[in-house]
Amino acid sequence: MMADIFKALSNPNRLKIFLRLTTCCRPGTVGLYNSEEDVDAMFVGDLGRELDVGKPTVSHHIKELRRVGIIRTERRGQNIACWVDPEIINELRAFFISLTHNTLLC
Amino acid sequence: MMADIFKALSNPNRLKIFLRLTTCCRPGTVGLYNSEEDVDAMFVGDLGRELDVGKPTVSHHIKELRRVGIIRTERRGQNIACWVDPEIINELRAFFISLTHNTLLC
DNA sequence: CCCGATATTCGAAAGTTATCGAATATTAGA
DNA sequence: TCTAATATTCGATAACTTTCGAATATCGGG
Repeated sequence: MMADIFKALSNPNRLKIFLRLTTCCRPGTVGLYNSEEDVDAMFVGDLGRELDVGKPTVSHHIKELRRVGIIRTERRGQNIACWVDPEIINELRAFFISLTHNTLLC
Repeated sequence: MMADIFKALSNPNRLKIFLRLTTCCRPGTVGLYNSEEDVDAMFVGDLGRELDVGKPTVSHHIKELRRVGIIRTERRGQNIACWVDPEIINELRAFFISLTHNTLLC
């Protein structure tokens, strides 16, 4: 299950999507967090424009990220909004912290 | 580069090797850390016996983990000793902690 | 109820990965 | 130097992944 999460993050384009989403969205909400619009603008189409790949490919990657629980999506009119599940970052953080604490590594 | 590390950890057998090594070795050293022997016993062959795969496959996975900097190896007589590079865990921990701090996620 | 915009599904091509058996290399010890 | 133990490399194959274009679906607005 942790291996699935790592697999999802192992593709450069999926990792970019993930990182992009971590820097644009309020917890539990969606979208760009810029000065003007303030919220609600990070859709699948936007992500696709930033990556140099076709729409079907973006769709595939979004689906994979959602399958393993990294992101969540929701239709908003013609668009599909995306955001990172805040809980997954806690889990990943806890995973590596526990490695530090429960083993002989420092 | 981070994607390469995730890729290395995305294979269930490689993840098992990684986790096994985090729970058996002193930092920077090698080996089982049990009550009797106390140190020096986790070799490629031991790892292979715990996984249900052939020796060439174990060798391949060890090589891949080493390629991306997750583990280090050293010959000790007939065996090749393996241990996790302590620094990589710090990096991974820092990566996910920085996601928590530098973004709007909590 | 059609049209344009957005996104997904389908089918296929190209590349990558996991795995194995056989062969080879390296080492320790007799 | 011969042998047994340990590990890697080689060559092959099956399975999986990434990506695309074409087709399809879904939605909002006129």
